[in-house]
Amino acid sequence: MSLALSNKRVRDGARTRLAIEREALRLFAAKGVDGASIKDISAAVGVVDAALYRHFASKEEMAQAIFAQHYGALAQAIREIAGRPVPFRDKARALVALFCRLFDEEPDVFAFLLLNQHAHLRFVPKEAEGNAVEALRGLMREAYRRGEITESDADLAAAMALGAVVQPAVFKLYGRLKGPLGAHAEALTRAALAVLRCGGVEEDNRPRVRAPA
Amino acid sequence: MSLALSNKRVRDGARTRLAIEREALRLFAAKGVDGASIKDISAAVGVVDAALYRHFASKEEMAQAIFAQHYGALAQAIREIAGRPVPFRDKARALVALFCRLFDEEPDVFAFLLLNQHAHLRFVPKEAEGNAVEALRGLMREAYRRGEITESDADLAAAMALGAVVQPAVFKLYGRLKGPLGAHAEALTRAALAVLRCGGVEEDNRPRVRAPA
DNA sequence: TGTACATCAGTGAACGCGCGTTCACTGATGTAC
DNA sequence: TGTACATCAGTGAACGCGCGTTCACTGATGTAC
Repeated sequence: MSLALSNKRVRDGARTRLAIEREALRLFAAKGVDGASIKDISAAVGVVDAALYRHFASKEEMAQAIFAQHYGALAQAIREIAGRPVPFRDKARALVALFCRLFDEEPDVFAFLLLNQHAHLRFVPKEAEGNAVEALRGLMREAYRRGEITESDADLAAAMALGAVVQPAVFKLYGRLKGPLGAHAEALTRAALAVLRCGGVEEDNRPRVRAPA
Repeated sequence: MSLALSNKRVRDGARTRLAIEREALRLFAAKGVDGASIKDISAAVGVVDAALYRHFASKEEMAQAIFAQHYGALAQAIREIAGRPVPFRDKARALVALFCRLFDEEPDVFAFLLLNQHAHLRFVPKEAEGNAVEALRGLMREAYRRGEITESDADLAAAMALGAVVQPAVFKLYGRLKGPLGAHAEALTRAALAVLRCGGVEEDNRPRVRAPA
């Protein structure tokens, strides 16, 4: 009967693959790649475990594909912002906004990228293409060259600014901070700029006089 | 023969336990708790796998004991600094120095605590006793109350400052930063204070005037 | 000092379990003529 | 439009492996008398 076809679309390969990617991401984020088994994932999708191998060659390949997909998208978004013809301060604000949006709208993606960065990052090219951290570092170097920030060590600068923004997200992930991360976007931007010693930040951009003796 | 006793001290329980803790820490830091097997650890120690159960009830208990030991020591060191009768800025400098020393002298301890904070932190009390992050947070709140820092949200402040210091260490762990972390102690302290909007930091501690219209 | 016994810290073999993966299979869907 | 065949996406059973853990055992060390 054709009715069965309309209320239950069976054997739609593309749809199944998307479901696998979605459930695997969720479980990997919650329990880690090692902690989430092939059986966990297939059960969440609603197929038998062996069916996953119709879509991925191995569990490792699956994790890597999902990582590359989201990490690549993030890197591209960062590079898009980095390429804008605006002052560094505006780029920083946009980056923080991007980051908050990612976190608030797709916490699983964030958690997965965060937890698995070390396991998978050796497979992504060190060059700026596709590498989010490298893109950030390039941004810092450029800003320093233009005199927009004062922190001279680009690697150190990238690490400190990144940490000031990422760590609050980690705290939120573990219930230490309330509300959406976006609610703190201003404070985070201010912190990142302060770390980089980017002049003219917020209300602090007033001229100074020598301290009286 | 008594000679055998002198050049190979066998069956010294306390010594074996220390060796287990040392090798387990090293392997847990390098491969993660899941990634390092009981066989890996026992082989590194030089005993058979079953011998580990003479010293720990289970692998999980072993990981937890090692975590608690080092995390507790860190928390106590933080509380000692927090209790000093000095300005916040000096405490911050001491904390960064403590952190750099830990990282440079015992990278395994740092990596292990960092990687396993989420897995084990739910077993440590939320109160400041023994909880390093909670101790940091209390320190922030106190500094804000005294007007030493301007960032009002203690949780957010702790997260941002912690991140600005920890992330460079993570970068160093993965080869992104060269030299000892202690070489960056000044920059890290400056960053942490800047994030917290702690007045009187470095060359920025000059009085301000209103911007001209 | 010598003897009897308890305890400690190791061994080696075995266990059950869950894991990722393979395989022959089935039946639905797509394609060529 | 109907038929023949290839491909795709699923099933269910089985696999080998490494894992944490248990157990009976052994022999060295510590203790009581």
